[in-house]
Amino acid sequence: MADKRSSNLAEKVLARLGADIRGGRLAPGDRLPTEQELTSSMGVSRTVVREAVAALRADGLVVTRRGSGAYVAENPTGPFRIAAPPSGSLAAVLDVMELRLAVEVEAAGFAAERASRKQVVQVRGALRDIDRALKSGDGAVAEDFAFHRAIAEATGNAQFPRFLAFLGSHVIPRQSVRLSVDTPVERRAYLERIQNEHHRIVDGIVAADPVEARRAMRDHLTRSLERYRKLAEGSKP
Amino acid sequence: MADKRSSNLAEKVLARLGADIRGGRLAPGDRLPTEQELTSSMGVSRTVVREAVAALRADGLVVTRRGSGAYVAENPTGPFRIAAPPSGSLAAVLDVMELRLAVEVEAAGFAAERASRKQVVQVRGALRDIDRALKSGDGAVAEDFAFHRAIAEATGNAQFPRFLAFLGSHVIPRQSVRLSVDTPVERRAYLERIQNEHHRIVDGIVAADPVEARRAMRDHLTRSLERYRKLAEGSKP
DNA sequence: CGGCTGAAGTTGTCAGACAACTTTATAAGA
DNA sequence: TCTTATAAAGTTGTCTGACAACTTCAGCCG
Repeated sequence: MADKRSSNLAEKVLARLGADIRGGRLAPGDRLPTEQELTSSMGVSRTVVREAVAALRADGLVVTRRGSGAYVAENPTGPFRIAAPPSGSLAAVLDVMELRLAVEVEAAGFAAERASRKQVVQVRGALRDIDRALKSGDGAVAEDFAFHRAIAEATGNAQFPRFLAFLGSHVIPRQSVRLSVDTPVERRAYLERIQNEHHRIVDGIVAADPVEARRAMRDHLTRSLERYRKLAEGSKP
Repeated sequence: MADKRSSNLAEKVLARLGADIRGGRLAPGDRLPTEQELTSSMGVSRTVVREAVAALRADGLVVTRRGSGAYVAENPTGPFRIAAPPSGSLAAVLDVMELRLAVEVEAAGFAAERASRKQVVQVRGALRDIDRALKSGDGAVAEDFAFHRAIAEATGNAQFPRFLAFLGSHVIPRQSVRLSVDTPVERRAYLERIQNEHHRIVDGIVAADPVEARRAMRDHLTRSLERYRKLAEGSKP
């Protein structure tokens, strides 16, 4: 329960206060103990206490008012984090990929429903960029990512590209692994099939057909997911 | 660009370093300037610098190694945040609700695909809890939330309930507003229709029919979204 | 060439002090 | 008595100096 592992006293104080807040012992609006009280009750210096409070403030869990005190935020819900890779690696990545699938499928649907002309142009341009990169030889992971982002932006809802960028940074590093295991000829066929799926997604968006756009995106990402799942099973049965 | 508004010197340093990292001027793995360098270059005390670095560490942007220095994290993507309500209130909430819709629709699908027997029992139990709460008179917002969470947990993917809980804390406060504007009789009809939608979702999950589960969930949330959208337009045209 | 030692550099922690601001208590005035 | 001004105490923000713990690297010794 008490997670006070070794180095960094500030983390101990941080863990303690964070637990008090999340556990409800400190309700929203409540005032935290003063820095002096914390220094004496936890046996640390004021520097340590202040660093812990600074971290809490960075997470939006508390707000401080000079001359008055530090108070628990009205909505003490920390930001959304995803555990670092070394946790449950393979299975964890699959979980994140499923979350990404959910958001991208609906993004394709919203894009088909209400993308502006300019946004559609952007999506088509991104698709052409992939085509070009493929013809010029090497993989197009950057272009692929830009394509998906263009669709997210075509929803007109800024949260979609924002969240996708966030998820991408937690998934991308390993999807490059997958490509390198295939033989050159298999890889070529794989990339072409992927691109066909991309075209189908764009067709759905251009036709303003949300059902088709969603289905195409779901097929696209499900296939990617299945491939990764197979790879995960193969390395740990 | 330079966002160094008044109080809190630590925030100035924080903004500066954060911008340097996100802007690429400090690449992953790079070592940050030493605390001494920062104190002299920014004209602040070491206390301030340390608080700023503590905040960066809390966000996972840097890691510090005692005796060596502070380094930019390999994946310097901060956590996912959602701006506080007072920003673009109405439209912003709609954006978040759409994100929630995306995740919940797919969650219903995954739940239908692979929910364990125990998880299905939980979902049905949550549905019954809403029924009971409705019969006993007053609204069932807590039970409604528990129902949606049960579905998210039935996916077997912990990220779904986690992310939903995160989003919920940013949307919930205002959906209670909507209920209070209706007249008692309208409210009754509204709640019953909602509950019918809930039943349809559960039917899809129990029948292990992902397509139907998704469609039911999408209809359910789209209706809620449309209602809110109308309310938003009515108060600002 | 390899390993050891020591010095320099850096972060972690402590202590004390003052400034800036808020809150509360006190006193003065109407 | 109530209101207002003033003073006092309390709290966070910032600065300064110091030492401990650890890392890194150069130089020395074998």
